[in-house]
Amino acid sequence: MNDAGRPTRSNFLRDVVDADLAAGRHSTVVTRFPPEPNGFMHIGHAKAIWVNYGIARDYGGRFRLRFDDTNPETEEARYVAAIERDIAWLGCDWEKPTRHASDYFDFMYDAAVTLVRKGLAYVDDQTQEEIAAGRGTIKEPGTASPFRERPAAENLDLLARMKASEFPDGSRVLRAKIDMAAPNLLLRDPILYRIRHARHHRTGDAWCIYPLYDFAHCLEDACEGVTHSFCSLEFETRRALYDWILDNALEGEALARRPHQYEFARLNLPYTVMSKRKFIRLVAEGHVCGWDDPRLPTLAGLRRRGVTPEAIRDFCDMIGVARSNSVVDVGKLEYCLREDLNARCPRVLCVLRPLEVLVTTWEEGAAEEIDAPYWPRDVPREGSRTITFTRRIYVDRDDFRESPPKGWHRLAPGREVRLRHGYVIRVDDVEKDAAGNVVRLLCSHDPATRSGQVVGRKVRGTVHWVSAEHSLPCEVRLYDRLFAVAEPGAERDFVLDLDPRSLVIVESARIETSMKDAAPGSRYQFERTGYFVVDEGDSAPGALVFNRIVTLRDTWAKVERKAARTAPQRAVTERPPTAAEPAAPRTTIGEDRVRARAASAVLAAAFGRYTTELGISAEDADRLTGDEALVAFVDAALAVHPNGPAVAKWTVNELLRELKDRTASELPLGGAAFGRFVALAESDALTAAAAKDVLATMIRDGGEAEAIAAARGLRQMTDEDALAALVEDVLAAHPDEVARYRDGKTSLLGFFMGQVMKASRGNAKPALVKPLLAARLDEASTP
RNA sequence: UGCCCGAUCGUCUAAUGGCAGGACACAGGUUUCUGGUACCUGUUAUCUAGGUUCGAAUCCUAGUCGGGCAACCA
Repeated sequence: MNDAGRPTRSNFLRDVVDADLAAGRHSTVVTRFPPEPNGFMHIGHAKAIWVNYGIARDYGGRFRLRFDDTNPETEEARYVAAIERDIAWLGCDWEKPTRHASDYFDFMYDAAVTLVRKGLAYVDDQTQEEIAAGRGTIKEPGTASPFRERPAAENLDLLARMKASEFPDGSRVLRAKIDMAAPNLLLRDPILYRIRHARHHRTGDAWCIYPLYDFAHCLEDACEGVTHSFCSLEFETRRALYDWILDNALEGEALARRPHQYEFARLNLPYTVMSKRKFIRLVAEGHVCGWDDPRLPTLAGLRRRGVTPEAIRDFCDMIGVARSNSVVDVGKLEYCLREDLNARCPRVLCVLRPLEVLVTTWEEGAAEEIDAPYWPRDVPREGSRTITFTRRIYVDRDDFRESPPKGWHRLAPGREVRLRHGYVIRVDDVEKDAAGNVVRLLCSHDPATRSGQVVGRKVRGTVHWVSAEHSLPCEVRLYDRLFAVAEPGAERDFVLDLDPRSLVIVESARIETSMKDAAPGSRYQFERTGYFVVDEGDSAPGALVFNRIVTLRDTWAKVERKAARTAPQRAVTERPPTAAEPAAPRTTIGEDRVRARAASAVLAAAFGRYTTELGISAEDADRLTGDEALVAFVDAALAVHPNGPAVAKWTVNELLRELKDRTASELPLGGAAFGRFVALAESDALTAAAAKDVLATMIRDGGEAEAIAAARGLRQMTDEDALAALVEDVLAAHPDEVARYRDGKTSLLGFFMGQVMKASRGNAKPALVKPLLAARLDEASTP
């Protein structure tokens, strides 16, 4: 359960943890959040922090904060403090002390020495350009550095001298010796260390060589006993390197308990940007007022906007964790916000755009104090303040319409409306200036309608207001989405997509006097308007400044928008009818295998033999003749059981998935055993389900099909009476489902089939069970 | 285009061969001194085509679409 009462949802990362714990690979969970101290946290980081923190918390493990400070040129101590503050604000308490990658520089250096000693790393004297050129391209393999075969002793010496500051920046690097032809470019001898005579914010001048991310990060994790290293999807291709470094630099217990990396999709939001680089530009060019501008999705900006950490956390729970790229609707964040704010914000009255109302029936100079509760009936909290009713008051201009539309419940000539916590008034007259603008409403009030009294008649609308004399001027900043388009920068420079209306400053708002000493950072609901926070930067006593956190849901605005849309000139977006294409017959012959057959007489011959002599379809034959190991395997099976289509079917559908990472010759079962399996599977002695079960065992442990089936008691049940009894048992055990089935939920048939199959331990002959089941289920449904 | 990854309501996400579920959004309604809140009801989805299976979102094959990867950044 999270703090909004939403149950914590499972996700694939938690599945991994469950499996690791169950298998004893780890006895506890250690996670970490590893920011680089060169920028500010944003809501995307919040998701990552919450994922790491949440898993550690829920499994009784540890969560740590580690600064990945391996690049002295871009990192600064000031970011460290800001990041710590943001994470603490979010409510993710990390195990102290805070860690730093720079604490492990010695350990990393030792690991590098280990690799050099093993002949797995070398010092390269090439220039940056030469190294880049030698890396090759996605199409062509790289070429080896002339220094690649340097003897270990020489590498050791050079590495030590690099560390000892004997060489200038960029003159040499330490490279892993992996594979210059690797399809994953990151494995083409990646750089481990570079020379950089720069002052580090923590280690000062102690080092002049600094490790690179791929080398450092996994070692940091290992060093700290991290069990699960969660990161975002863009690090996916780096996992191979993560594994290579640890597998080669670690040994013994440390290797056995080493961390593993798992990637999940980062958070994307529409109508905003989420990158350090873009934030910097927005700030530098003055499009926003700093890293904490309330329109920015930085945690600092969100905080200043008045967004609560509770809402962010709830949001993170709501969106879940998965591996597919996604863009989350901002409405979800707003929902979480409103839910949180509704329960915690006292209600006050504030008029954004004042329109004067003269209550002509109210005595000049008279002032009535009204005790107004801070909370609506449905928020169970206590407290109230005093507001004052006078002859001159203000209402919001938006609440008056000279010619109101259908369904309007607010002020209009001749209309009655309730003033929140006050009286019912009627608009008697409207005063305008020379230009025809409405400047004042003349209203009369009904003294019998004071708040709390029962009113005889129905008044549809309630409107907020403040007394002209007993109210304070204030500034209200109305924030909206920063960008006008969902994907800024998709079609042009992203700053051109900024929405000029993202901030509207209302300078002449008026708020009730009880708010005189409202504390910076405190949040209120301005009734009927939205949630607001007293700005922590600019608000001062006597000069109150409020930021709009989020509007209230506004169903009336929705009605009006819809009315506008159904106006005659409405644009209809019609798509050209997509012509139903005739199902074009497609060949499903794999190109790779076509090429393989062209290059191998053995494969080509097998293909011919399978299709002409053995009656195997061209498609299946294609799949069987992609590599020689598989052909040898299939031939061995066919020698035992010369039923081509059957062998092909079982091979294609059940064996192929096992051959994605290995060849047929590496399987624990041989072709002959497989042939005997197919013979058994086709003999009617086993159900298909039982046969698959047997095969799964053989693929895992080897063995003989007959023996495995016998040991498990697998033998197809075809006795109708026995099956009928099984059906009866299942129906009796699931009366609710039976009722629902008879009620029309026929998709439950699969459920019942599953239950019968389970009860028979996979032995019931499905073709017999199904009619039995259907008959029993249907007979009573039509009595 | 080499390698890797992904595709389920409008959006996010469950279902690990057996009832396609939840949330947000949307639509309608009830309650209401906030057109707020709360509550009720409803609409809507397995990328395509073949195959395996009693049964496929899930397994196999081919394709389509989307994303990532070639810094001495992280």
